[in-house]
Amino acid sequence: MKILIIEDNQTICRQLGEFLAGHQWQIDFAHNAHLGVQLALEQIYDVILLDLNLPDRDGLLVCEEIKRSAEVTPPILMLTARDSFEDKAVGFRSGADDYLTKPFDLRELVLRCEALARRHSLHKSKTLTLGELTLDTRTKTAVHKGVLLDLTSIGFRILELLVNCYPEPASRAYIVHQLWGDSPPESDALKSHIYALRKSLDQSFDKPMIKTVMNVGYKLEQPCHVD
Amino acid sequence: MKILIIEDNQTICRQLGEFLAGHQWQIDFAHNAHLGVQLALEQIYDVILLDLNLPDRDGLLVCEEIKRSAEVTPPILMLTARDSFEDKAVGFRSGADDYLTKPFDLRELVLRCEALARRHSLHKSKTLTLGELTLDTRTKTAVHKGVLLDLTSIGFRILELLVNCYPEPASRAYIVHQLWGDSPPESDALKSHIYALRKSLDQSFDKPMIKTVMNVGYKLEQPCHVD
DNA sequence: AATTTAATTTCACCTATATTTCACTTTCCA
DNA sequence: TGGAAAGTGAAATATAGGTGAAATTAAATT
Repeated sequence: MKILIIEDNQTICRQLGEFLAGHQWQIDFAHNAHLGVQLALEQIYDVILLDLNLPDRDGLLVCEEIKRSAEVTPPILMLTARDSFEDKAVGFRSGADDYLTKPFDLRELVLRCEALARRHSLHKSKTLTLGELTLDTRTKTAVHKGVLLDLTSIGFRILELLVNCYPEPASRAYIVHQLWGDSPPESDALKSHIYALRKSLDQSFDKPMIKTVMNVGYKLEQPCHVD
Repeated sequence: MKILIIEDNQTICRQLGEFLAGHQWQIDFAHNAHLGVQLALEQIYDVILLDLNLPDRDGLLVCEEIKRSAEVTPPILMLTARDSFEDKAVGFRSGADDYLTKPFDLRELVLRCEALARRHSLHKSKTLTLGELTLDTRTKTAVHKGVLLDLTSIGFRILELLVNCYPEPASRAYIVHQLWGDSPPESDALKSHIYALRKSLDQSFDKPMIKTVMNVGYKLEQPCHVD
C-alpha cells in the first residue's frame, strides 16, 4: 500500500508517518501543494491524504487538479479542522472521496484508508470465467478450451487483471502498478511478459485473445463473438 | 442515481426517503435483511445504505454477502448508532465503503453518497454523446452510427475537443494549445490531422460532420438538424 | 552450501503505426 | 482577381509496441 501525505505541519506529518508506517505502508510526504500535485501525477498512490491548509495553495485546488489530471485517479481523503457542513460540501464537491475532521482517531484513519484502497472485489471469487477461459485464483492455474495453460506467476496475474477488466482494456500504468506497486522494473518488462503470455494463451488456437489498444493498454477479446 | 436503503425503522426510512427523493434520486426500500440482499443482488445500485440493526439478520452479514455475491459490487455505506472504534473496525472489515454514526446530518449523508457513487463510476467509462456520435474517453474509442471509428490518438483528442465545444466552434489556437501546450509543431500539423479525422469520420456517411469556420477554427455539425 | 532450474528483467533490433513536414491545389473573400 | 486561409496527399520522421535471446535474479533441489 502506497500513500501520499500532503501536509505542511511537521508534527502531524511525523505522527501520521510513524503510525501508518507501522502498518507496513510506504509513505511519501509533500509539505506543500506544488510538490503534492507533482508527486500525485507522476506516481500511482493507493490513497492520498490531503490537508487543506497548505502554505502555497488551497488544498481544494490541489484536489481538483489531481482528480482532473491524474492518469489513474487516486482516492483522496481530506484532513482538516474545517468541520462545518459547508466546508464538507465544498470538499466533496472538489472531488474528495472521504473527509475527516481534526482531531481524529488515527486508527479510524487507517480503516478509512483501507476502505478507499480496497481493490474492487479483485480476489473475491475463487474462479474467474470468460468464455472458454477459466482461472482458478487459489491454485493460480488457467484453463483454455480444456487445455491447462503453462503460465508463470506474473503471466497469471496479468491474465487475472485482464479478465477482471473485461471488456474494457487495462491500461499499462494500471497493470504495472498492480504487478509491481511503487517499484516497477527499469525496463519495459511488461512488454516481454505480454509477449510470453500471448504465446502461452494462443498456442494452437486460431484467434489471438489479447488485443493491444494503442496508447492505452491491453484487452481481452472473446473469439467468435460479435458485439 | 439509484439507491437501496436497508433499514427496518419506519421513521428513519420515511425521513431518509423524503430527503433523498428531493435530490431526484430513485430509492428502493428493504425493511429486512432478506429482501435487502435479494434486491442488492438482482439490481444495480449506485449506493446501498445499510442499517446494522435488522430484525432477521446482522447487517454485517448482509454487507459481506452483497460484497461477495453481487455481479457488480456496489458501494455500501453503513448507518448505525454503534460508534466505537471496534464497531467501525468490524464494519469496514465486513467490506463497508463508508460508515456514518447516528445521529448524522442528512446533508452530509447526501455528500457521502455522491462521493461513493462518483468513485464507483470511475470504473465505468465516461462517454460523451452528440447525436449518433459517442466517445468513450477511457478507452479512447469513438462510434458513429454504430460504426467503430478508426482514430489515432490525436484524432480522438481533437474530436473530443470539438464535442466538448459543441455547438460553438473550437478555435485553431485553442485546439493547438490543448494538443501540444506551449510547444506546438513547426508546421501546420493540425491541418493534416483535421484532414485525416474527416476521412475517418465521414467515411460512407452522407453529411460531413466537421465544418470549417473561416479564420476561427472548426465546429461539429449535427446532420439532419436545423438550428 | 553448491548446483540446477525456472522466472524475471534487461537489452538490442525489428515492425507497425502515428505524427510531422512539406509541396501543391483549391476555396474563400476583399 | 490576388492573396490569405484551408484542403490534399505523400514522404520523412518519430514513437509505440513486438520479438527473441542473453543476463540476472530467485527458487528449488541435491
